[in-house]
Amino acid sequence: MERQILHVDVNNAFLSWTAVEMLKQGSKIDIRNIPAIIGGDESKRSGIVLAKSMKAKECGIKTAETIYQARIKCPGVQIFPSHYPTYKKYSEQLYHLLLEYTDKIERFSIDECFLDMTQYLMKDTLLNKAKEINKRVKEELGFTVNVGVAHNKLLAKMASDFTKPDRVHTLFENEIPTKMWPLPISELFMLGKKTVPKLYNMHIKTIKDLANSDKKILEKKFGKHGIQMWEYANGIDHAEVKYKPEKPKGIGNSTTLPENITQIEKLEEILLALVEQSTYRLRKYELLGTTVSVQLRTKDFEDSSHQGKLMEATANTKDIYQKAKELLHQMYQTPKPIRLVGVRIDNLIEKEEKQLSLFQNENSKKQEKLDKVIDSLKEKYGYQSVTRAGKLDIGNKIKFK
DNA sequence: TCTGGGGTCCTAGGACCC
DNA sequence: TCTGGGGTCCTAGGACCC
Repeated sequence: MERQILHVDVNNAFLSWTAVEMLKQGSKIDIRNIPAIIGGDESKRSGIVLAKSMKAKECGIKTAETIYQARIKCPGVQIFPSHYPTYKKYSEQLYHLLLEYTDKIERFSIDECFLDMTQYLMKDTLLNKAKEINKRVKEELGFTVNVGVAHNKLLAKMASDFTKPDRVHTLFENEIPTKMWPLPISELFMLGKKTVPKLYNMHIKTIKDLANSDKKILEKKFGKHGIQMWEYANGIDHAEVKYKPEKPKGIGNSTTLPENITQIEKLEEILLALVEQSTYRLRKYELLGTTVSVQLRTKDFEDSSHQGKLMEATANTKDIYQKAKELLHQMYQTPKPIRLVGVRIDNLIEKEEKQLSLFQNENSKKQEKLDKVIDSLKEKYGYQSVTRAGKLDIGNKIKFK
């Protein structure tokens, strides 16, 4: 049976949501109508553009470029800080409105959802539902969305990306040659800045070129990715709408340091703060991890990582920090200026799984109790209240979510 | 280059085993 | 020793997404 899929994409999400929030608080200006961006904090060396208004886009400002560059392109551009709780709030509002149409919703990111409408179309057409969603979100929530209408996720996502803002586009199989094939390959989902130049060298410039090229040759050159890009170019995608929230496969935190660090003692302090954040989230999910990895980025943007396995799965701050510290020392033999430190925990299992199969030793039980107490303090008084890295100057400058 | 942070998935190469 | 072949697991790094 043919599937009926919608992709709902909030237009300039972070900026629109900030605009709606400001208006609600009595602001006289709507930042959607002026050259404006949402940006990181330049003093913390995270000054990149996270979202832009249409007027800012007209100046040539692009997402992910530096605020410095944005200012050169558009000297009068207004810059607003990002505020995750606000985005979360509006994302929830959108999700709840969409739930009135189907419970088969995949939250692809904070501002994008896929809806599987296959079983929910009695009399109405998919297109009419899309138009209704588009209208209702604007009227009831105060921001606009693009809605892509298609028979699979890839085509729905491509459709929602066509022209913006506040539009509904269809991309059915018979429309592929006219609506999708003329586009440059850079527009195809999953083709990024590394692959596009390689395809250009093969004289593949449009999605049509890619669709008509030899699948075998693509496979030889790009492996699995080659097959996938050929299928996408031909509008083939069998992926399901994953509407059941999945537990994460890995949890990590990283931070760009306000200034480069060369002293390993200071790197250890940062690492501990990051481990605390990550294990706190791990425990909230009731997950345990076995693989710990540490990531470093030098001042010259050279990335490196090291990983190692723990004897048994855990979410204890102490055990994971111990491993992380060991890895840090392994990879930091000769001092060099470090710009970013990160930690990740992978190979996650359910806490219950381990409790059923093994009994814990006394020491790890004690650690677990300690972490529990700290976690409950964090819940009560906020994250910053109990951070062991707070002692150092540099530690105070790291931002916590 | 004044270049974020959180993810997922894939791959190449090495170790090890039979 | 003119040194197999396949499978699995692990690690480091890379590509991509929002």
